[in-house]
Amino acid sequence: MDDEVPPEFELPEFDLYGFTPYRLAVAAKRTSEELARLYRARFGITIPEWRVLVHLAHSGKVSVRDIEARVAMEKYEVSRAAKRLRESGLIERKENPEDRRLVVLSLTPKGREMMAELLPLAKAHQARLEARLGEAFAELEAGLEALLNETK
Amino acid sequence: MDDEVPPEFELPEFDLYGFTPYRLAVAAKRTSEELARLYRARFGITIPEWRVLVHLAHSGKVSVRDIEARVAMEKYEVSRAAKRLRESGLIERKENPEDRRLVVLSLTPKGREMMAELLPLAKAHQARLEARLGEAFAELEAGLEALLNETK
DNA sequence: GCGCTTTCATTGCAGATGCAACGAGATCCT
DNA sequence: AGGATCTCGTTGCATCTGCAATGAAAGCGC
Repeated sequence: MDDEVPPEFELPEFDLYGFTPYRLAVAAKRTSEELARLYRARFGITIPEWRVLVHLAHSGKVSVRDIEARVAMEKYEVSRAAKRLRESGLIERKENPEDRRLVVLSLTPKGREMMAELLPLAKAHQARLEARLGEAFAELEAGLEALLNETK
Repeated sequence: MDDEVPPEFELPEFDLYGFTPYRLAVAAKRTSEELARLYRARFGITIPEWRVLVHLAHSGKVSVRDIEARVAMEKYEVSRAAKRLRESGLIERKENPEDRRLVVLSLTPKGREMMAELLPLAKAHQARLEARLGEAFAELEAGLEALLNETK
């Protein structure tokens, strides 16, 4: 008679370390944290704020909506990041006269100054990462490219 | 005279979409969200809870400390996830008689039952992801492997 | 054996986050 | 024109999160 089999037998093997969503989450957390420390320690900004700033540095004058669509943030995240950045004097907000629902966000001179210092550091970080990964870097990027296109 | 140069000139080009930490964050968010919907809709659990459950399914009886070390969570995350899982009747907690600071977490029959249903779904999800990415999947994994070893 | 330090798990608190609702303004439709 | 609908940005609220502090137990040194 073989009833009372230990229930362990019913569970399939599953290796969390080989589970791609898990691996991605860990990888993202590690690289982001490294960077977040830099941003915060040196400039007192968070990652959502960083994303908004980068987009403004690149695109000049934009609305919350523009940023939302382009930097993978929800509009309320953009809105709150922008609020903090305004309070710090790094960006300013005007009203768009052509469509008064829209805001026009742009860097202040102070914000521009900070980005002039921060962007080279971010570039250096990217270069270090590429150097550290060597050959594997190109593979990682190719894989990410496929994944990002696929899940878009 | 060339003072009053527009300040735009001072900012280096920077492409957020080519910035690896950003790409990783977006990729992780997308894949996790896909999965989180499954977990939540079907079983009412969150990702931290899922991680704890997987570890318990794999390792039998373990402490918070064990889990913390192995599934990239802080101990308070584990502790709170375990609390919710206990309240749902999916895991149980005993005291370790050999070291009474330690807890012994394990799946209840109900939890075991749920995992017997959930693990195959997770495997299927992984298989789908591999299929969708095709060639690029191996590259992604090779790149992640290097990154995870490098930043460990 | 007895204080001192370390380890383990939990939790209070403050700040962050996500959802849904809101108000203001634009657009559409007849 | 003007009511219904849609878009944009913000915010109230409940929940979640991360940090640091706590309490309980073990280990360590003398």
